[in-house]
Amino acid sequence: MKISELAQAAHTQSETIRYYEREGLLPEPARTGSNYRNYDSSHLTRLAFIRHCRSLDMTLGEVRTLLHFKDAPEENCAQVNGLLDAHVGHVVQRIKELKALEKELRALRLQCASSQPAADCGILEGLNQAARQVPPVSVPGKTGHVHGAHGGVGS
Amino acid sequence: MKISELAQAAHTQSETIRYYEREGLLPEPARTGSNYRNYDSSHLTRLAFIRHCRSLDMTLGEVRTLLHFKDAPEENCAQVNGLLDAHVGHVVQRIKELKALEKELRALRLQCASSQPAADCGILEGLNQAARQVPPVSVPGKTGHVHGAHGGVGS
DNA sequence: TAGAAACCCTGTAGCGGCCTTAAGGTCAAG
DNA sequence: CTTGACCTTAAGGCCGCTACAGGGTTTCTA
Repeated sequence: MKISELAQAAHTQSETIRYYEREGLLPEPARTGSNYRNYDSSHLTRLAFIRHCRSLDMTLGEVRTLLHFKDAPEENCAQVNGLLDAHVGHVVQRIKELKALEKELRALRLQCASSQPAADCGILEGLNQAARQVPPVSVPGKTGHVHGAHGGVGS
Repeated sequence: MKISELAQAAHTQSETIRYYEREGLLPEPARTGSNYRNYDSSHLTRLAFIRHCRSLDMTLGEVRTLLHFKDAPEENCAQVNGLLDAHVGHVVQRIKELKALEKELRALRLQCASSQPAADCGILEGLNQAARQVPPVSVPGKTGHVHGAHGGVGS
């Protein structure tokens, strides 16, 4: 099958597939006489595995580790367990952060109910005040690897 | 004050400060005879505002919008309200996604309790199975702008 | 059978929000 | 007068793609 067929089967863009190949996550497929990539079902299996891991918000590094164990089934899988535990930890941590964030944002939002000159806007004022207690002000998502509020990876 | 002092006061790296200046978020400060940046308290105020917004996981684009209203206090602040509403929406959405994720990851984790050859690892097997139902498999965090599990911005 | 549209290829650059490095200038202390 | 801590600019790296440029191939249609 050619790349667009694989792309369709795995709900992935062709460019992403080529990217995974460059990154060594997908093996290089055979080529046709006209130098087109020619995939078989094993590629689809592997690509589906990768995409599923990505849908679980794992990094490509984590996926790489998992693929390694799939490629070396005789090795002990303890590291797989550890990886998953760590990943769950990241997700839980991120949820905590975002909940705190939501609370603060909602409180802020209540400070300006109406349209009015920005000079009187309770939100801007609230941000100003909060900023004045300068300390820690750490930006969320620093510890784990789970992203903040802005866009993950793409479907 | 010189850049390292401002950096310390605002718990920000000097490079980040220069970056904000390049991005037009912080005005260019005066320079000393030896071409060092020379900040005053207004820079600290503004930088603290930016960092606080960042700690609320806003993008620099969103921060830019808020700064615009601070700089033009006579304009109507309705857009500020809208921005905040949208941002809260992103955060809520992301929390939902991450909770679903956590559930799936925990279920997966239960499938391999012990150390054993990877060939028998229930986690890898589970990932395989799940990947076989190829469809949608959309990657989280696509709709909003709140990141996934992996690292936000840095404190 | 020709020509257009739709695919494929490689390579490069861009996104956000910094962080790091390199190569150099400046300044205070010993 | 040297050491080391700071400052400067410019460029490149990070992640996970995405998009584009500039070509070649294949397939559909007239």
